[in-house]
This record gives sequence, C-alpha cells and structure tokens, in this order.
Amino acid sequence: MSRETESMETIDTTTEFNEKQVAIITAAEKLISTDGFAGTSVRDIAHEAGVNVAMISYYFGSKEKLLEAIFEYRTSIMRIKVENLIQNEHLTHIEKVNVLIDDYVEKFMHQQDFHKIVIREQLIERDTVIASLILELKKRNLVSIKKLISDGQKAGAFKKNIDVGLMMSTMVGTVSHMISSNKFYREINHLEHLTEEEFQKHMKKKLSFHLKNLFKLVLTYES
Amino acid sequence: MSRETESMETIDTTTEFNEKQVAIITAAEKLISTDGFAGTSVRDIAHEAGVNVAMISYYFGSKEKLLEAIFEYRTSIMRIKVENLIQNEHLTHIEKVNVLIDDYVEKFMHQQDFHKIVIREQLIERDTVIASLILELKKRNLVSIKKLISDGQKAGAFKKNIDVGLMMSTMVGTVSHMISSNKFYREINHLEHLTEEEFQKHMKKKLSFHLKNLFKLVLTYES
Amino acid sequence: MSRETESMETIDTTTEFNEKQVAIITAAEKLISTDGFAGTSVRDIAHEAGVNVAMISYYFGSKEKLLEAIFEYRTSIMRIKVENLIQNEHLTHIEKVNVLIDDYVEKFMHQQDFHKIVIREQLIERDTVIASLILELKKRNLVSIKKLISDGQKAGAFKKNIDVGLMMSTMVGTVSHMISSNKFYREINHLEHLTEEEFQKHMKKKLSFHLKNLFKLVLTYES
Amino acid sequence: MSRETESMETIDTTTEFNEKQVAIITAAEKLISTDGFAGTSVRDIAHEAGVNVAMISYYFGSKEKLLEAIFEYRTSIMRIKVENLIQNEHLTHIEKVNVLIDDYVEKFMHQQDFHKIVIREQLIERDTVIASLILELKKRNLVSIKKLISDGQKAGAFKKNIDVGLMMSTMVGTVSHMISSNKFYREINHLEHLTEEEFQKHMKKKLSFHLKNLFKLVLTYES
DNA sequence: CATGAATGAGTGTTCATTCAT
DNA sequence: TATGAATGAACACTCATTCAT
Repeated sequence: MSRETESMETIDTTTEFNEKQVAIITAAEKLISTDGFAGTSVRDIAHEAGVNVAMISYYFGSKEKLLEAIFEYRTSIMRIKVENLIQNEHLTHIEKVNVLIDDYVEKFMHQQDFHKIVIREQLIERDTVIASLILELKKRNLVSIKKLISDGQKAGAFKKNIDVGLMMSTMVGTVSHMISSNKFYREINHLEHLTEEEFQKHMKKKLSFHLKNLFKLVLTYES
Repeated sequence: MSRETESMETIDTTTEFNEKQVAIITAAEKLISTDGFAGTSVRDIAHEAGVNVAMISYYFGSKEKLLEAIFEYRTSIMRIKVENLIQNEHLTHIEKVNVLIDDYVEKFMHQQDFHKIVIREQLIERDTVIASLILELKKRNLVSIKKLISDGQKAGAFKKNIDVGLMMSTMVGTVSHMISSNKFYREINHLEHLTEEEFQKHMKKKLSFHLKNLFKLVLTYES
Repeated sequence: MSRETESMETIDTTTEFNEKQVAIITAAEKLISTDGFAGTSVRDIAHEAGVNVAMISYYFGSKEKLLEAIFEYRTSIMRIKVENLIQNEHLTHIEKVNVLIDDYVEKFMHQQDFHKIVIREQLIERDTVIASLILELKKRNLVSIKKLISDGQKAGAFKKNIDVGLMMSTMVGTVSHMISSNKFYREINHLEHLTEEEFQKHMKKKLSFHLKNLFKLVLTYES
Repeated sequence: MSRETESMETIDTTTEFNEKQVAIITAAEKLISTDGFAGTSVRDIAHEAGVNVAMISYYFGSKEKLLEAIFEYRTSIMRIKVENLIQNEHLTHIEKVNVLIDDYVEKFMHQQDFHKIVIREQLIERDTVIASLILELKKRNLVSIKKLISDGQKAGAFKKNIDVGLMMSTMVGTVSHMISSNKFYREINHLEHLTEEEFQKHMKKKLSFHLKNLFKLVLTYES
C-alpha cells in the first residue's frame, strides 16, 4: 500500500525558491501558524530566519506576498492525487479509500505548521487571494473523492446516499482538530513519555485507523 | 427531545456585564472571529460597538482582558451538561448520545463567532489564560462523554474499545470545519437560494444527522 | 492707499485649527519650504513643532493631508480681492492697479515660506489636490485682474492689446524669483548690514515700485 | 538675428560623460524636475535610464554627486555670453538687449527640465555645492548684463537709474513662472489644439516679445 | 567593467494605553 | 462615570549605498 502512496506523491515542487527564501518561508510558517498573520511581525520572521528585515520585502515584496509564497510553496501538499488510484485495478474500492485517507493524514500531519495557517485563513470571511486558492483546492479535492466513492457505489461496494461533503468535513475536521489539540490528546492519553517524533507517528496511526473505520462503516453499513 | 435539550441549558450566565460591556464583547467577538485577535484593533471594536476607544481599557483593563471577558461571557456554551442526562431513565443509551450531539451542534452552531475564536486560540501553542481555560473545559467535557459511553458499554448497548478522544475530535472537528467552510458547503450543495437563517437551520439538521449516524455506527457495529 | 489695502484684507480665517495644529502647520511650512515635501520627514516636523510624531497623523491623518491643511490654512492669502477695488470711485484706474500690486507684494512677501511651497508644487506636473487648488486660484485671480484692466481699457486709460496672462506671469514670477533669491539680492545690493526685518521692508518697497513702474509703462505707453 | 544667437552658443561641453552617464543624467533630470531631489529615488532613475541601480553609485559616487553632475553637464546653458555681443558694432544697444533676451529665453525654454531643478534648488537656503554654483553663475550673468546696460546708458540710449537686479529678477522670474505654469498658460489661451512643439515655439515667441517690450519701455521711457 | 545580493538607517503610519478632566 | 487628547513603541516598508564577484 505504501508503494501506491509513494506513487501518488509525484513531487511537483517546481517552486523556484532559493535557500534563503525557503528559510524565510519556513520561519514565517512556524510563527504565523501559532501567532497568526497579523500577530507575527516581519521582524520576528527575519529574526527567526536569521536574515535582515529588509530581505523579506526584497525577496517577496511584502508580508502579504510572503504569505502567498508560503501557499505557493506548500500548495502541492493540499492537492489530493487520485487519478492513478482510481484506475488502479489491484485495489478494491474500500482499499482505495483507505489509501486516500492514509495519503491525506500523512500529508497534513507532516506539515502541521502550514495546515494551521490554512485553518486560520479559512476563518477569514473576506475574499482574499489565499481564500480563493483554498476554495479552489477544496473543490478539486471534493471532485476526486466524489469520483472514488461513486465508482464504489456503481460497483455495489458502497451504499447509496452518501453525503460526500459531510464525509470530507469529518475527515478534514478530525485531522484539523487533532492538529489543534496535539497537547490535549497527548495528555489525556498519557503519552508524555514519547518523543515528539514517536508521538506524531502514534497520532498518524491512530488517526488513519479511526478515519478508515469511520469511512468503512459509513460506506458499507446501512444507516 | 427538545425538552431535555432545554433542561440542559440551565443558563448560568452569572456574568456581571452591563449593557455597554456586552455591546463591546459582542462587537469584539464579531471582529476577532474573522480577523483574529492581533488583526483586530481596539479602535475597530470601539467603532463597531459605538463606544469610545478609551472605554475598552476603562471597562476591561486591556485588549487581552477583553478577550478573557469574551470567554468568561461565553464559557457556559462550551460546557456540555450531561449530569441530568445520565440519570435520565426514559432514554436509551444511544438516545442519550443523540441528545448530546444535538445539544453540542445547537450550541456551537448558534454562536459561531465565539467558536471561531476558540478554533483560533487552540492553534496558539503558548500557555495563556485562554488556552488553559479551553483545556480545562475540554477535559471536563471528555469526562462527561466518557461516562455516557462507558455506561452504554457496561449495559452492553455499545461495543468495547471506543477511543472517546478520537470520537470527540471527530465531533468537534466536523462541526468546527463546517463553521469554517460555511460558504464552501453552501456552494457545493447549491444552497445559495436559502436565507442565512434557513441555511443555518439546514446545516444544523444535516450535521446532527450525520454525527448521530457516525456515532451510532461506531458505537454499535463491530469494526 | 494703505487704507484700501487694509480694507481688502477682510480676514476670512474661518479656519478651525487649534493651537497645536497651527504649531504643526507652521513648522511644516518652514521645513517644507526649503527642503521640499519629500525631503521633510514627519519626525523633523514634529521635532520643529515640539510635538509627538504620532500627533501629525492624529491631527491631520497623513503627511499628505497636512500639506493640504497648510493650503487650507493659507489659501486666503492667495486670493486677490478686487471686488471692492473695482467699484471704488475715488481711485483712478492706474491707482487701482497699484493697490493691487501693493496688496499682492505685501501678501506674498509676508508669507514667503508658504509661497515657496506653492512654487515647488507648481513644478509637479502630476494632477494633485494641491495642483488643482493652485490652478483654480490662479484662474480666479486672472479673471479679477482682467476685469480691472479691461475697465481701464474701456475708459481709455490703458492701451489695447495687453496680454494679461503674461503680465501676471511677470508680477508673480518677479516676486517669486525675489523670494527665491533673497540672499543674492541682499548681497549684490550690499544690504548685509540691514536686519532681516529692515531688509524685507526694503525689498517690498523696491519690488512694489518696480512692478508699478512696469505695469504703468506697459499699460500706458505705446509699444 | 539667429546668426548672432548661434555665434553665442560656442558649445563648451567639455564634459567627459560617456553614453551611459548621459542616459542617467537625462533620466535623473526628467524625474527630479517634477518630483524633486528627495522625491526621486535612485531606483526610479535607474529604471528610467534603463541601467542597474548600482550603476549610479558606481559612476557618480552618490545621488548627491549625480545632481552635481547634472549641473556640471548643463552649466553652460546658464551662462549668458555677452562678450562678443558687447563688442559687436553692427547692433544698436537695444538690439543687443534683444539678442540677449532671445538667447536667454531660447536657452531656458529649451531645457526646461534642468531649469525646474534650478528653481527648486534656489529655494533651499542651506549652503550646498549646487547653491554656490548657482549663485556664482547669477553673479557673473549680472555683471554681463550690467555692462551691456551701462554701455547703453553711457551712450545715452538708455535712461539712468535702472535697477538691473530687479530687471534680471523680472526676466528670470517671468521665464521661470512660464515654465512652471505651462499648463495654465496653455489653458487660459485656449492653445490645447497645438502640439507640444508648436506650443513651445509659440510660448518662446510670446515671451521674447513680451520681455523685449518690457525692457525697451523700462530702458527708454522716463518713469 | 558591471551588477545581483544584501543591509542599516530611516520612512510614514498605527497601535494599545494613559491621563487630566 | 466617561472621554478627548496625547504618546512611546512598534509596525511594514523603502532608501541609498556597499560589496563580492
């Protein structure tokens, strides 16, 4: 299964950011993810990235544009790739759903800082460059998932009357909430003894299992 | 069922805020929910509330304290009340879970502005007054839900090995994500013709149904 | 003659600027007159006026708006008042022209800082609020002067074919150039021993005489 | 008359500026003439000239030095050449004055961008390299004109008691003001239908005629 | 000979907060 | 009790200039 997952990754980081720009992007991502865009100053970002303040304007034009650059840099991780998956003849329909969930959990848990920014940006109701970017990605993802599920329905593997939008909300929302409540989850499950890495691995596994179970139940049992 | 819901509300707004303070809190809530705490200025809040800028410091001490006041004002809605529900002998275990879901969806969908602030604040990793407040509430809520579920398990109504933490993540996460993606959901379901009120009602109904189904499947079917 | 001049002043300082605002305006005027708008920083202005930097934005909104306020504050001095003059039956036509010249010289020499800003702003070719303000004033002044001269022509006191636009250019240009070349004029005429006040008085007298002579010659002699 | 004018030009551009430097100087001149020195950035200049930003420091040392280079480049046009004119035996005294006016108008109207910078620089009261350069040129010009006029006075062609300084102020001031009020003059004379070139030609002719008339009247009529 | 990369200093402006009244 | 006036600190950003290549 991991093979397929890998085949889906098809790294398309055609981004043309140099080393210093990546350092700034990463630093900005880290700070903005916790303090928000307005709550993070370019001075903080420059300091975190170990560069001069002027360099942010120099490379990105403005703080706003830096945020857009972050999205440009990370955009690939938001795109669910299912084209190959759908045509794969060696997997059952439910296995395909499982691969998709694994892929999604992997991607989002792996770049939590960025994902936190996405969560924040979604709360802004005003129309922004970022907002429309997120919207477009979500639409594209929904189409992919709908295809996967309707294929299963046609084959009789999944039951009818699935609200794919709500299922997506559950998948995205559950992962988002886990990212937000890292600490809480670690505490209530008494996992303080684990290293950060071990804990992340544990969470990913649990999340994957949980979501797969949820999807299997919803897709195959009569409600 | 609505009766029980009502019985659960037991308004404990022991808040001592006067009219002007409430106006400020409401205005702040509205603005902070979309623009974030740092992205909202006290001038904006004062203007929205129709009061003098100095009044915010005057009444609340500082912008930070105003945020705490918002939480103090709205805290009750975050507390899931299950004491009476647990002892209720007229409801089955799954019905109790359903009441809880209805209650939760109702509460959070009803005060989306505040809930958005909660989502934002959870993303901050630093220890703040607000953070610890949220943490405490979540813990208390978790305990309540665990009790409800373990009662069902003891009675043989629910199956064993339920990860309540993950189920809570799914519930909270799904609702949170729906609040964040209002627009998206409306668009993909072609509900632009509904009034805001009608749409909210529709969403609540859908969400409730979806979550109840999810819980029923997880709690009763073998995975 | 001085009486009429006084009667023309009709102080219309309906400006509503408070003491501190006037201090800022005066300081800004002084600095901008020599260093130009872009060459003068708000910090310099604040320092010169003895106020906080933030006060400039507080009172005027922006540096740009401060410049507009300067014009609002000084606008009256740019307006040549001839209504009463034209109807005055005790003065000959040439006397009226003389009064006008006296008035103009008095006004502009008296507020040289402001006049320097006007000279600078006229050099900007882009359309600005200030530019259109100056243009409008110049048009109005031209109309007034044209009336005065055509009256004299109709009465046979002045000869025909006077290019009023060019005559205005000569009046305004000569005064402007004297303001610009203060130092030079003082030096070539060996007037370094005079106090600033004495020198200004001397210059005004010389200028008035010179311009009156010029106008008399142009208006009355055949070319 | 144009012959004499030409004979006076005696191009002394002993300037050692290469092609790129001239491009920079011309670009700087254009921008500084309307936006002022402080209001023009080296980036703007570099962009206008189509060269690298660093090239300005490279070639001229600094922005300040670039301004001095502009003056070095254009200085010749500010120098009134009367040596040959004074000794010319084929022209009357008044004709010599007319040639001088033609020459002056031609020179300054022909390089208005540079002349605007001169107007601006004269407003600065601080002692600068540029300021002393302008001062020196004006003194030299004054001496030349004084000689021309005193010759006429000695010959009885011109009347006594001419304030040459004021006459120079009128000549320079009138031309300067016309340059500043290009647009205004065009508008009030309804000359919008002319091309820029035609309009410049028209203005030069008008100005020359006007100034010649002014000088003739002042120099020859009793006041 | 020429320049892309980089920066410290300075820009105008907004900020939350204080304070005299 | 309420508020207009005021401000130090911080903000994002632009500046002319330097320097390694």
